[in-house]
Amino acid sequence: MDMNKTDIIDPKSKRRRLPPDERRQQIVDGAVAFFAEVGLEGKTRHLAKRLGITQSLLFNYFESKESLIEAVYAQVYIDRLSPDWSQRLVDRSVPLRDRMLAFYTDYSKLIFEYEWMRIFMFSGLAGAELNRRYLDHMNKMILQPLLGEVHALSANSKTADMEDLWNLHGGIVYIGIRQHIYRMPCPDDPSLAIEHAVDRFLQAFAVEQD
Amino acid sequence: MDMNKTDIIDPKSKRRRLPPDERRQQIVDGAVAFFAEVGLEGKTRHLAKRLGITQSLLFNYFESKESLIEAVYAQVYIDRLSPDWSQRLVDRSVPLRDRMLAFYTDYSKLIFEYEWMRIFMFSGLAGAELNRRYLDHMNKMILQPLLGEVHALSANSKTADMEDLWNLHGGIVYIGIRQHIYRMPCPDDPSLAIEHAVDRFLQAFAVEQD
DNA sequence: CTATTTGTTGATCATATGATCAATAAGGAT
DNA sequence: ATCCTTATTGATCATATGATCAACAAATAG
Repeated sequence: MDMNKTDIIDPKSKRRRLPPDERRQQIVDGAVAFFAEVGLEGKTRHLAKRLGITQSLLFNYFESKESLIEAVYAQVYIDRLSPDWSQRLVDRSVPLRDRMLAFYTDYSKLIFEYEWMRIFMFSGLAGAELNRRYLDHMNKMILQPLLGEVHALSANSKTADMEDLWNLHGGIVYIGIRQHIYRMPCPDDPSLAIEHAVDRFLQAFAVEQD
Repeated sequence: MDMNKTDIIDPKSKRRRLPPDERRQQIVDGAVAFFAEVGLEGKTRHLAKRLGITQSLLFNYFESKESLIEAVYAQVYIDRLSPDWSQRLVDRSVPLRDRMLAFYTDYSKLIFEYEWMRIFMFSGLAGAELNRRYLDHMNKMILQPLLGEVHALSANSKTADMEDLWNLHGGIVYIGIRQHIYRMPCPDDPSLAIEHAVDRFLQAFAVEQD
């Protein structure tokens, strides 16, 4: 087996000099994992040690700790909301139950990630505007259209309001909270619990036409 | 109007020398509000300034910041779970719906407090055992008995499991999370939303006998 | 009024923190 | 092999942090 010199990574040697883009990405990745674990008040020296670099190097790629955290937000939250979710939710050629299950299957895969859930909670507690922007977006792009779809199938006198939808949503989100914030034992696969929650909701408010 | 010298409280003067018990309680109260707002990594000097005392005085009443936080936990969480909740939940002389509404009305009044909710989340993220102990207790004393009651009224083939109960529970708790963690607009009175959530749950799983 | 007790302060310590910058050395070009 | 660019480091700064303790002063007793 022939190995190129550059293939050999000696952990003891100071393996330095990465291409800037690569190093920057390595830092962001490490920062996501680090801040998710210890919180946004985690110290730059600890992050640097975990990355195997010096603390001062961090400030070569980010002008402040705050801007590093911005990069973390960007990595974890920006452009991870599928733009076609709102469209697929209102596609009445598909049964509403299927649409809702498809959405929450996708969405829960995203938000039940350790990093997503914990950084979202840390930043929420810190009062970052990120969270309210994100949830406003959710409200406008997901829950509002969804409410319209539920109303379109309402048979009984009982009619769902936004608070009922937040209740459905919160019950599902809470699975991730139990798992990643409180570290409680949770079902390996949450899809069954999600399915039941959606069915209970639809049983109360909507009746499929066919 | 004759005023005793001791009745006059001059805010500018260093009004010192409180009875130890009183001072200690003042510090704990201030610490609860302070840590709920800024998190458990809030600095002792800031807390002291807010209380109008010196930072060193804190360490006269608590041997470390950690022990002060323990006192905060004690103040907010210990002995605030009514011991008769589990009993009243299994009192079958009362309709299950009424029992559940009574419980969640009481319980939500507790956990929807700003301090309760935020400190619980901060400590959960910090990995404090407080949270898991608390939720284990909730599971054993509330949700498990409640599951038994639901089963006793199960008519259909569908039978609730613990995950369904956590879903109900989480959907309700999430109201407080939206309000105090994400600072979103929420209904002034959550009792209606709670009522609907409980009714949806019971509609799916339990039929009252009478 | 004086003395005693003790709740409270201000100065201080050792360490930790975000940030800066000149000096260094890795890796490609010549 | 030698030079040159620049990614990386190590020393350093100013400030902040939890914690300690001798000195101070407010309330009470004699």
